[in-house]
Amino acid sequence: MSIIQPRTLKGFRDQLPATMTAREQVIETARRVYRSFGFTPIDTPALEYSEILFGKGSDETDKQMYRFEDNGGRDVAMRFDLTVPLARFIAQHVGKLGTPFKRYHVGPVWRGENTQRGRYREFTQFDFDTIGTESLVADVETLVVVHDLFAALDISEFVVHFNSRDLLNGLLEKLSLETESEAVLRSLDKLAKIGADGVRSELRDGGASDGQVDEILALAGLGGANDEIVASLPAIVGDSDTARRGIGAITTVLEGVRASGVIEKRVKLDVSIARGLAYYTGTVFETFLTALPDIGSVCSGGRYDDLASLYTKQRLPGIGGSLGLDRLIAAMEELGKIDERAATAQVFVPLFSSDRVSDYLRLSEELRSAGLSVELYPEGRKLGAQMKYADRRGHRLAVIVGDAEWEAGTAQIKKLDTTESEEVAYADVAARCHALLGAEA
RNA sequence: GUGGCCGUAGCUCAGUUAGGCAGAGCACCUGGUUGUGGUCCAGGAUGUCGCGGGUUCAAAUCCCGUCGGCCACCCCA
Repeated sequence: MSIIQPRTLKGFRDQLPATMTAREQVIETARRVYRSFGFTPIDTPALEYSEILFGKGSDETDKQMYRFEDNGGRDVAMRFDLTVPLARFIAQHVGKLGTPFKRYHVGPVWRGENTQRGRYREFTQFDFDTIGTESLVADVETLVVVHDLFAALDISEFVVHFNSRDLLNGLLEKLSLETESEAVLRSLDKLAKIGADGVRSELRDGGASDGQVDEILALAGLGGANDEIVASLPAIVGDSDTARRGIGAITTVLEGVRASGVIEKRVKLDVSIARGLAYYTGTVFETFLTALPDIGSVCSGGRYDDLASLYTKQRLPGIGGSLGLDRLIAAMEELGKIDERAATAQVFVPLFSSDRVSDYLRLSEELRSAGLSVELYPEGRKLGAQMKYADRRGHRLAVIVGDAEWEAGTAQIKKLDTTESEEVAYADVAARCHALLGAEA
């Protein structure tokens, strides 16, 4: 009989303890931050009717969608993000929930695209969104959430780049290029990569005049402090309603972010941030890690005021963000922020003598009842080998009880990061472990 | 989806140009006397060379296919 080769699909991965532990910690931190703003948890199915998802993201997401016929002949698809299912969810349940509605949602999503570092076919997003208000306070809060999130994750160097789609739309109106917005966005997006001249020739090939190109590049080339950029905007984007709305939104968001006490350099107005999924309407943002710019955005989002209108007549504008868990973990791995040792229990109990198994089981459970995490070695191997195991695993304390200690009613507590050990009364073990762990931390 | 590079021990890789017994470092296991890890010393085990086929007396090496990874385009978390 031949064995089946164990393997995983392209873009689908197993998670080992080290990364899974980091993943759980990131999720825990994000959950705490989201909750601190009043977001509440929801969940939705991985599979939806295709009509719910199809045509909602972009041509690209349509192409990448995992879509098939289920056993009952239904045309179904796996979600490619958590925002479109949210729009369906809110249209279906808004009566019960009321607005504004703030929710967070963590789960896997699927896109059948080509893989690369930090880019998988199955990946996890951790979203937060505010539905049912057009108030720019929600836009401000969204950016502040992102800021607090990365601060809480202890990732010191990050910048949230934000923009309003209305800026570029306003300019395009002024230039009568509204119909070319997709193509212009695409070229602009490459500015950093191919330079102003590259963008110029692309736009020219697309039929834009030199004058039009000059104005587009003038907007895209804006740099410097946030306030300087804002000051030069009116002259470039014109004073159409759209342009004025964009400038107004940006001004309000910047003021709000500042009022929230967020450091200026963490939130950067970046007029080249304009892409993202087709459903975005106003504010858009992407978050980059300064140390790893080419891993791409680790947290993006924006305002989508018309998305729910596909499923309901009720007006349900929304704004939110999406934390890319897999990308973030990949970045943390590269930055050496994954602690392999975090995966083990604090206390190690060697199984000193095999004929006292029950005693060790009881000891371990007593320590757990006292709030410690405890790993009991399952075999009565020689003590040296057991200690070596504990050392490799990174337990912080070993509670060693041999025949002599059992008889004396004592236990030895050994700190594994040094070689110090101390003898304590059996009854005091848990308390002493807590004290030692607390002192170290 | 298109194009390029890559896949050898648990890990990082050498060996592929020019076919000729599958290697190194780290990790692992045992020992350095009876109950104590990280250092040191001695010894040891380890491979469907991603998978399938072809060429050849002989394939890790050459050819074809396939799966997976990385990079670029594209797109994005």
